[in-house]
Amino acid sequence: MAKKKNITFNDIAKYTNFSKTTISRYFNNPDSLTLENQKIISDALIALDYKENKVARILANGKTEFIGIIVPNIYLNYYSEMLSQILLTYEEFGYKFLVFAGNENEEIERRYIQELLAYKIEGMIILSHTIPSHELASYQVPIVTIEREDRYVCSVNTDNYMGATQAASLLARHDCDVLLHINSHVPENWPDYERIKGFQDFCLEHDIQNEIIYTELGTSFERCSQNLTSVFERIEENYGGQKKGIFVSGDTYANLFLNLIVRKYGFLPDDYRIIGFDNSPISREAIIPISTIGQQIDQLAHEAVSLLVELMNERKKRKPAPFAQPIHKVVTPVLIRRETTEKEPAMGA
Amino acid sequence: MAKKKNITFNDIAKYTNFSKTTISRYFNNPDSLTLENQKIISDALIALDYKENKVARILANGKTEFIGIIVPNIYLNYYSEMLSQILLTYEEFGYKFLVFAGNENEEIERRYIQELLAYKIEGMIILSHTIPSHELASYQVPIVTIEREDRYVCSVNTDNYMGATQAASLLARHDCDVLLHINSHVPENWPDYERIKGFQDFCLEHDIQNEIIYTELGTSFERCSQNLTSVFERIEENYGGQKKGIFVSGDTYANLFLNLIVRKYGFLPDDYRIIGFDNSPISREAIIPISTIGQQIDQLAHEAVSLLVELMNERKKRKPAPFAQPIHKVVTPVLIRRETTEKEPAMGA
DNA sequence: TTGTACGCGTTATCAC
DNA sequence: GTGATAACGCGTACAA
Repeated sequence: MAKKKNITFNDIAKYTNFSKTTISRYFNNPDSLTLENQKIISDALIALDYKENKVARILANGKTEFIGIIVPNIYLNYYSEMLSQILLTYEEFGYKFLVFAGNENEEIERRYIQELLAYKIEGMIILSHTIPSHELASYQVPIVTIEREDRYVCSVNTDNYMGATQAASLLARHDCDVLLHINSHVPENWPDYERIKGFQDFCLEHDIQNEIIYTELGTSFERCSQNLTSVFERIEENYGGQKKGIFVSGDTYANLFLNLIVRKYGFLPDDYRIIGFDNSPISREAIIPISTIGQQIDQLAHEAVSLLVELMNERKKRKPAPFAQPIHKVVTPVLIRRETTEKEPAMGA
Repeated sequence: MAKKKNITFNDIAKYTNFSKTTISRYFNNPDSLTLENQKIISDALIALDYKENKVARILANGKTEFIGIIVPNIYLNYYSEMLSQILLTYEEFGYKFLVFAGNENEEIERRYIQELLAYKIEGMIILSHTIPSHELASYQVPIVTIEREDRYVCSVNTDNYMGATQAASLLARHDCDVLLHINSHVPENWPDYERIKGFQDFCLEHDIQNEIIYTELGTSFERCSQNLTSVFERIEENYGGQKKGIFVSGDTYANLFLNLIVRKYGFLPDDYRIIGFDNSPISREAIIPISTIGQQIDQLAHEAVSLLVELMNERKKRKPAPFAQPIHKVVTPVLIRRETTEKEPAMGA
C-alpha cells in the first residue's frame, strides 16, 4: 500500500484528460456534459476510488448545509423525540445537524453557539431555554425555537392554550365538580404558561369551581414525588366527596400522581378524572392508560425545519427583508382519550 | 450597512501590521507572541468583529474534529439517553457531533455514512444495528459501536451476561420456585443474547427450574401488549401456586407485564417477583417501582468516545498498527433493587 | 519572535 | 461543451 493521498478533482482531471472544471461540472451540473463524457468520468471515479470532500466545497461556495441544534437535555422524552423528528427531516431538506446537549448553563451554551457559528452553520434550532431570545436574535443567523420563550425570534409552538382548553373541557363534560390544574410556576412569556391561562379562562367562562395548584416539579424525581404526594393529600382533604377533574401539566407527573391514587385505593376511584399533557410513552404505559393532550412532535419538528429553511433561503438572496417581525407558528394538539377519563378501569381485589 | 464581507486573517493582518502567519499563531500558539502583541491582536479582533472560520481551518490542516453518529431511533429511551451522554463528552474531548437518525433501513444508513465521510469525520459511533460490522470495518474510519453486533469493529457493551446472572441470582435468593425469562428471539452474535445465556447458565449451575419464554416484543406497542398478555396467561396457568421469579429483557416490557399483574390482582401477589433490565425511567415510575439491572449509560458513552479518541489519535500518527484486533470494552451493570423484588407493596382495597 | 509563499480541494468567472 | 485561473480562509514549512 503506497501512501496514497486523497484523490482530488486534479487527479481525476489528469486521468481523464479533462479539466478540473469539467469534473466539478460532472457533480453539479451533469447535463452540461455529453453522456459519453459523463460515462468516462464516472468510470474514472470508481477506478480511482474517489471520495468527495464537502469541506472544500463549503470553503469554495459558502454553503455548509449545516443546522446547529441545542437541546436542553434528552432525558425528557419530549426533547429526544423532538430531536429525532428533526433529524429525520434530513431526508426532505438535506441539511445536516450538528448537535449539542446543553447543560442548562448559559455560559456553556453560549460557547456552543460560538462553536456552531465557527462552523458556519446556516441556521440554528434552539430547544434549550437558558438563553433569552433577544440575545439569540443578536446572532446573525436564522434561528427557530421550539416551545420556549420566543419574543424576538421565530418559533414553532404547540397551541398550549387550546390544549388546556380541550383538557378542561373534557373533564367538565365528565361532570367533574371541581377542576384542578397541577403545574409549576412558569414565567408568563413561556409557551407553557398558556396551559395555565387556557385552563383558567375555560373555568371562568363556564363558571366551574377550580384551583390551580402550584408545586415544584422540574427538579429531581424524589423531590417531585414528595411534592405530588403533598398535593395529593391536600386534594384528598379539601375536595373529599367531590368529583375531581385533574389536569396535570405533563404526562410524567400525571403518571406519578395516578400512581399515588392507585397505590392508595388499588384502582382509580370514580371521583377522580385525570388528564396529562404531551402524549409521551408513559401516558399509555401507565397502570391505567392516561388521557392526555398530544403534542404533535413530528409536525412541530417539521414546521421548525421547514420555517428555518425558508429563512435560510431568504438570507441567501437579498440583503434587505430587514426588520421582519419574528414568525411564530403554532401546531394544534390532539385530545387523546384513555381510561383515566373515559371508563371505569376494571380491577380485581 | 455596506456589504461587509467576512473579516479574515488578512484583514486583521493589515489592520495590525502583522502578517497572516502571526495572526494564525495568535490562535494556535499564543505563547510565541509577546504579550503586547497579543493584546494588539485581541483588540483588533473585537474592533473588526472577527468571526473564526473553522471550515477553512479544516481544509488547511485536515482535522475536522467531527464525530459522526448514527442512532437507530430515539423513541427508545435507551438510545436518546446514550446520545445525550455522548454529546456531553464534547466538554472533555472537544469533538463535535454530526448526528443521523437511522430509519432501520440499510440503504439509507449507508447513504448517511457516505455523507458523514464526505464531511471528513474523524471517527464514527454506531448505535444502529442494520449494517453488519464487517461492512463497517471496511470504511476507512475509526469506528466504535455500542451494544450491537461487533465482531469486526471496536465496541463498548454492557456486560449482559453478568447482568442476567445478577438478575437470576436475586430472584433465586428470594426463594423463587421457578425462574422465567421473557425475551424475544435475538441473534446469537448480539450483545443482548448474553442475557439469555447468563440466565440459562445460572439456572443450570444452581439447578433451578426455569423457562425461557420467547415472544415478539420489538414491534408495535399493541402487538407487544398482546403478546405479553398471552405470556401472562400462560404463566398463570402453568405455574399456579409456585413462586415465580420473572426476569424481563427490558424495563418497558417489565412495566407492561407488571401492569398486567396489578390490573388483575390490584397489587403484586407474593408469588411474583419481577426484575427488568436497563434502569430506564419507567422502572422507577411504574405503579410499583421495578427492580432492574442498570446499564451505566454514562460510562458506556464515555468509554465509547474515549476509545474512539484513542483510535483517532493512533491514526494520526503512524500508518501501520495494521491489523489490530478490534477492541471490545465492557461495562459492568449495577443491580438496582426496588419493590418488585424487595418488599410487599402496601396497597389498599 | 515574525514573515513569505504555497497548499488544502472545491467552486466561480470568464473566456474559448 | 470545455478550460484556465482566481478565489475561499487558514495552516505550515522554511527563511529571516
